[in-house]
Amino acid sequence: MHLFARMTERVRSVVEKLAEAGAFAKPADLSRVVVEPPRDAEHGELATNAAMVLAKEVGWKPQDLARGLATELEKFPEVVRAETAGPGFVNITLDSKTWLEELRVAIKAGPDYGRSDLGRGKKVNVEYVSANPTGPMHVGHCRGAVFGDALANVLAYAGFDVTREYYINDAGAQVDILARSTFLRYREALGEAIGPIPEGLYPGEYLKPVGAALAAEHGDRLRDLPEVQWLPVVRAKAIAMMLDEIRNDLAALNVQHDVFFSERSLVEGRDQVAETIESLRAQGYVFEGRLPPPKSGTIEDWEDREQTLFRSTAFGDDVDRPLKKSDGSYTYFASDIAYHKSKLDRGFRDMIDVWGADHGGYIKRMKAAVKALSGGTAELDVKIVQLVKLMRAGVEVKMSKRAGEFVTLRDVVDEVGRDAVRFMMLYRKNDATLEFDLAKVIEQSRDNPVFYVQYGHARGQSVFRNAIEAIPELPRTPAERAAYLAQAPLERLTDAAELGLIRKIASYPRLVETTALAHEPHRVAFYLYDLASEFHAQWTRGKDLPHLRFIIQDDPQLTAARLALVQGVVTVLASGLNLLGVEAPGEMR
RNA sequence: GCGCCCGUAGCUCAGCUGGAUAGAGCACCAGACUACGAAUCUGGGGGUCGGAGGUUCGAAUCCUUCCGGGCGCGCCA
Repeated sequence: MHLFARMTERVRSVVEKLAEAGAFAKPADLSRVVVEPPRDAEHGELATNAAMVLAKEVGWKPQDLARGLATELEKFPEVVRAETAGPGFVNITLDSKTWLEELRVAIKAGPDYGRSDLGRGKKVNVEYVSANPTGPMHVGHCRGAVFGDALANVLAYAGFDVTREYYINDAGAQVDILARSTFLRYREALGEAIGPIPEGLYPGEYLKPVGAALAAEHGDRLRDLPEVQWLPVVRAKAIAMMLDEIRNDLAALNVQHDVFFSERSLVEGRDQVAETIESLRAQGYVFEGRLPPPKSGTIEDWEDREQTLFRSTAFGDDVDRPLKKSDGSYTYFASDIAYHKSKLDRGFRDMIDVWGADHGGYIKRMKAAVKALSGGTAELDVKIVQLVKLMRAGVEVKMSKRAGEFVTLRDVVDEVGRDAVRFMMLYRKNDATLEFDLAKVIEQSRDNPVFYVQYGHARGQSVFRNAIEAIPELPRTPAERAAYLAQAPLERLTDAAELGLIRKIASYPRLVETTALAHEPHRVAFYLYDLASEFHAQWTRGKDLPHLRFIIQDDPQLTAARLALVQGVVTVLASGLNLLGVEAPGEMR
């Protein structure tokens, strides 16, 4: 349990103690009582909202309750001061020993500092990327990929049992188009002149290797077969090779999945889509009915007909949603319902889907489906990642799919590097649009947060390299060094900014938990920027004030204590960068 | 027309699920290198949190309603 959680327990126990002493009736719910770092450092080290949250229920004035709590809190040995302030805050100042001990905990825990059992091993399914296997990934895909991956990292670190999943849309009309496009490339590989690729097929050259592979494998045996016979063969080959491409692209971004789930597998063998629909029909959520015409201006071939509908209006959606097309085949939504049924069947009660901005209109119906399927026992959170505006030195990079001028994910990673892409994709809230400037992210300046944070880590490492002169016995390997520094006389750390850095370090475990609960990995990126900033500041202060330098040649004890602080900073920077999937370099080049 | 998202300093954005006097970076102005890498740091100016109502001890945050921008609106995925 981390410091803030421990203090929250303390405050809650004080409330219960006062209630037992007859001061007021015991409040029913203490979950809103929290201990947090105050937004403004002027207000002390820790603050609790307990008095304001509980005042109404216990029938006390917030300020009076705050005073009562403060008096009791000061009885704890680690609490130096508890003062009431403002509308009923209690500001708590802890014994410096408590903070120094937290630093020691961080150093000892090393790469595991901040790891939490918050999730208690609960299974969570995070579905992300799920790009159609019809071509290479383009830059628009990478935000969702990085977001989902980092979110999964944070959840796993916070104690959830995370499954990272990719849904392969290998069953719709698009993969048949892929197959026909590939068949042309196959004939081309056999020496035929195919001319320009017809409208409606995929013109990209990336299908040539697939055609060549088919030619090598099958010779000309497919060429004169009827389409119904060659199409499944060609389609399977094309999908497999496209997925290999996608996996390579994801690997270049350091994105991993545990499960690649095939849409087609839902209807091969037993028809799970039909089963799911019928089971929902038995519960009254599926029926045959008519829909009002769509409101999107003019639809030319609109026909009013009776069709199979899902009653999503029962769960707050605007209209009921069709499950079958006019040709009798399933809509994408129908497959997607069966797919989420599969997640339920595999034991997931927590699901997170990461979708692009253009799927926003789809959230209500999917949440409705999950409620219907689970009887309200499962939770689906859909995270929408907004568009990425690709820039180069302030000028937008225009992309035109029609002209084949889209920027592939691989192009971007090759140009600016995986770390820059990952960090910048996470340096915005997911639901805000993001400007990604190819020129800025390779700049080495404070304006480039990727560099700034990595530099902070590298700077810390450089201190250790330089410290060997002052402390010759300082171990060279990270683990041994950490063990050595955990024994340092931390009470020598007395400067206010040093203690500020320790408080920042100590807030990391709480950050991990709030980030996991909110499903907002960008918080880690901003935290790291802040931590790096405080560290850079302390570093530079040592220039004007030599007694504040980390390395004091004639005082190995003080140096060891300060190196322990640096070790704490470096530990958390490395841990946070690791959650984001970004390297923590030993030196910058 | 309807639904969802966004609107915070000149620009790009945070604001920890309702807390205290709204914060960073860039840009602008003024400073700090005989260095544990100045690839950095210190200080300053700059705000009716799109507008107006409401909810309450308390609102950038929640509700209503306008304004402006983005995405979407059977038989694409």
